[in-house]
Amino acid sequence: MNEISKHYNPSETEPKWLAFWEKEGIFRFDKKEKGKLYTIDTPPPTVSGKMHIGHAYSYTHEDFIAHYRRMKGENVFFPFGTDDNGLPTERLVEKLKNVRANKMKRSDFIKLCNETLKEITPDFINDWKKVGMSCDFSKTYSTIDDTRRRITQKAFADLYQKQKVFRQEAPVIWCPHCQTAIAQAELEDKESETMFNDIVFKLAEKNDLIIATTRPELLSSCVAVFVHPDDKRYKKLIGQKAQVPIFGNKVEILADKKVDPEKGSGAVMCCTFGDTTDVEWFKEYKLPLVMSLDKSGRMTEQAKKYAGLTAKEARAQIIKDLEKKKLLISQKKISHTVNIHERCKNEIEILNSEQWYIKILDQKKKFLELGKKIKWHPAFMRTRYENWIKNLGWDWAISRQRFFGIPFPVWYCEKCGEVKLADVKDLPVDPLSDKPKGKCEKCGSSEFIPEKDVMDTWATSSISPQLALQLFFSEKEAEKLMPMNLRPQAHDIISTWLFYTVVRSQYHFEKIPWKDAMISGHVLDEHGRKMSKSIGNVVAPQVILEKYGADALRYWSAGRSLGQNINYSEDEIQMGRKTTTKLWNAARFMSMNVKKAELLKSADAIEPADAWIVDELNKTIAKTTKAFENYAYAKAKEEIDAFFWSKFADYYVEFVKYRFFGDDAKSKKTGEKTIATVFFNIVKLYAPIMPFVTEEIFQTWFKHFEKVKSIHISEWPEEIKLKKAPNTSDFESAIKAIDEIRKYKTKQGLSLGAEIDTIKLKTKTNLKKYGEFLRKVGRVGGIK
RNA sequence: GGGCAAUUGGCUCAGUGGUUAGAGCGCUUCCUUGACAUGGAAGAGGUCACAGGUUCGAUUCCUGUAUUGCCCACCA
Repeated sequence: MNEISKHYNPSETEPKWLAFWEKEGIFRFDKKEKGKLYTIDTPPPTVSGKMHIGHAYSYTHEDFIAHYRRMKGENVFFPFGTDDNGLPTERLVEKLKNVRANKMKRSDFIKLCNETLKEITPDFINDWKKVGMSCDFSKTYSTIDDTRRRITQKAFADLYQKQKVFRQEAPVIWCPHCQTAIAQAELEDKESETMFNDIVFKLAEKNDLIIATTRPELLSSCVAVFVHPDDKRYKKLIGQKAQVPIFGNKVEILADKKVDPEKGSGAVMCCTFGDTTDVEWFKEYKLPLVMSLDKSGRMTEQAKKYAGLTAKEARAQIIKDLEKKKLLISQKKISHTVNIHERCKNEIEILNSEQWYIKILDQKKKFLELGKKIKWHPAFMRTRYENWIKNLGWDWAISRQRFFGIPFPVWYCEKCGEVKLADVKDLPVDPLSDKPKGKCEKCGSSEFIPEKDVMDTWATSSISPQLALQLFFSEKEAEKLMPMNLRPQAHDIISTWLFYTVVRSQYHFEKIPWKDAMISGHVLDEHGRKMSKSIGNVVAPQVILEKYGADALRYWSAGRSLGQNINYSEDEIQMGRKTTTKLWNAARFMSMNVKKAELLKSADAIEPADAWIVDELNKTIAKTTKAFENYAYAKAKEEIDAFFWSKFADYYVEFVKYRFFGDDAKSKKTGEKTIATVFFNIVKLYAPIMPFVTEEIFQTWFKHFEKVKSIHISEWPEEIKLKKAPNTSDFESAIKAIDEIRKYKTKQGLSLGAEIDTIKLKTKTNLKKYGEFLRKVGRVGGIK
C-alpha cells in the first residue's frame, strides 16, 4: 500500500467522481424510483457569467440536505434551472457585447440575447457542478425556454381569469435609464448630496410663502402646497392660493399631517410626482396630474421653456432663473437617501403610465397567515417576511417596457380597447408576431393591437415550483405535488422571490408553495465587511476550488449555523482540507492492517475498547441525524468532527494497534471488524458535507458492503446493536489512565511510543481488568 | 426612525438557569510513536459587549445602552 499517497489530492479526484456521477446518473431523478418523494424548489441563479462566493455558500447548504435525504432513502427531486430572462440578462448582454438594447432592432437584440446565453450558460452551470451540487443536471430549464414561456403565460391567463391581474394607468416606479417600470422590491438606497432650495411662492397678500425643495425642476408639476394643520405659522393660509414661481399658475394650500413642520420651511410643494408622498396626496386629494418628466427622464411640454432638457439640466437652469428673479432665498447642501434601481444604480422617478399589476395589497392578511403555515429555518426569518408584507405600499407591477422577457399573451381591440387573451392551447405566443383568434368579445372587431411589454423576471421565477416540477412531471402531477418539501434560498430575497412565490401559489392553487423554507445568510470578508468590488475584498469560489477543492470549500460553508452570515476564512477552508487528508490517512491505516474490510455482526463478541467506540459512534449517529433533520448541518459537522478526530483518531486507532501487531488472532479480527465498521460509518456521515473524498474512500475500500454504485445512494447510518457488547460504563476511567500515562511521558520529554518500565496510577475505579490493555496501549511494563 | 440578527479566550465560532464556560486556528514546551508533522501530547489564555432587573443562583431569561451586519421607512 506504499504507493498510496499520504496526501489526498482533490484536483485529481474531484473531476473523476464528477464524471462518474454524471455517467452513472447517480443524481438523475426518476419519479418511478422507490422512496418517499422529497421535492426541492432549487433557486434558479441569475445568469451573470460566474458563480460568486455567496452562491457557493447557500447552494451547498441545500445540497447537504439533499444528500442527507437521499441517503435516508428518499427519492430526492433536486432540479436545476437558470433564471436568464428580463433586465438582468439584457444588462449582461449589453455589457458583454457592448451594445444598447434600445439602439437596436428588437428582434436583433433578442437574437443576440439568446445567442449569448447559449455561449455562457454551460460554463456558468459548470461552477455549480464543480462545488458538488447533487442536482439532476441531465435536464435543466431556463426561465425563457419554450416550456417555461408556456407555463408562465398560462399562469398569467389563470390570474387574468381569476381577476388577480389588472391593467391600470397609475403612478409607477420608473427607471429612466432602463426606460421601464420596476417593482418596489427592485429598489435600493443610495446616499447622495444635494441642494435644499428655499423658493418663494407669492401669495395674494403681501407675505411670501417659502417652500423648501430638492427638486426645483418639478415646479411645473406643482399641483398643491401642503402645510401641517397645527402649524401656527401657516394655519390662516390654509385654503388660500399660492403662485408657482416662473410658471405663474396658482395652486391651493392644503393641510396634511404628513408634513413635518420642522423640516425645511414647514411648507412643501406637491408635484406629480416627486416622491411617494406626492402619490398619496395625489390620490387622497384628487389632485390634477401634470407630468413634467417623460419616460426617458427629459422635461415634457408641461415644463414650457425647459422642455427637452434632462431633469438635471432643467434643475440647473431653473435655479439660475429663480436667482435672477430673486425668488431663491437660500440654498444649503444636505445629504439624503434616494431610491435607485438595483439593476442599473440610477435614480428612479415616479411616472404615470399604464402597467399590468398583480393584486397583493388586498390580501396582506392572507399572506401573513400563509407565512405562519410555512416552517422557517431559522424561525426568525419569518419576521422579516412579515415586516415586508406589513409595509407593502404598491400592488405588484409586473410589466416591463423591455425586450428580452416573456411577452404578455395579450392583444387589445383597436376599436374598443378590450383585452383579448390568447387561447390557452396556442401558448406560448408572441403577440408581436402572432395574431389572436376570433373577434373582440365586446365589440366584434377583428383588428387588434399587440401588447409590446414583457413580464418582469420575478413574474416567471415566482412560479419556480411549477417551472421545475414540469421538467419531470405532467402539469396535473405537478399541481398535486404542491406544496413542495423545501425552498432553500438566501435571506436577501425574502421580499421578492419568497414572497412572490407564496402569492402565486395561493392564487393558482390556494396552497402554500412549500412546507419548509431554509434561509441562508451572506458571506462577508475576513473582517465581517460586505464583499464589494470597490473595496477589493471579493473572493472568487473558482480560486478556492482550484486551490483547495470542493470538499474544503463545503467544509467552510458548513461552518456557521443556517441563517447566519459567515466570514470568509482561509483557515477554515484549510481545516476542511486537513479533514480530507485525515480521512484519507485513516483509510490508509485501515487498509494497511485490514486485508478485506468486514462489518461487525450483531453476534460478534467485541472487546471493551470496541464497545466503547461503537457506543460513541451510535451517539454521534443519533446527534448527526437529528441535526440534519433540523437543517443544522453546522451542528452535524461539529459532531462528526469531534467524534472522528478526538474519539476515533486520537484514541481508538491507538487502542487497536497492539492488537493488529500482536498474535491474538481473534482479538485482531474483532479489531479489524470494528475499525472497518466504525470508519465506514464516519465516511458516510461526512458524505453530505464532503461528497468527493468520501466517494473516493467508499469506492476504494467499502464498495463491497452495499450493492450501490455510489456512497451517495448508500444507506444513512443507523445505530449499531451488538448482542455481546461488554458494558463500557467504566471504560472512561481506562481512558483517563491512558491520559495520565501520556501526561507522564510528555513531562519526561519522552515520545509517546517510548517503552517505560512501571508507572503508578491513582484511580477510584478498579482498573485491573484493563491491565493488559493499558500496558499495551501505553507501552508500559507494569502498572501499579 | 422601525424591524431582524450578532456581540463568549489574540482570531473564527460552539454552548448552557447551577459544581473548575468548550472547540479549531494562533501561541508556549515537548514528541521524526510502524495512518497522517496538512500529525500527536501537554500547557498558557476568557470578570461570556456594557448597565439595570427577575431569581437562592445568569454568560444563559427580561429591559435598556453601545457596536457591527442585513431588511425596510424617510427622500418635500
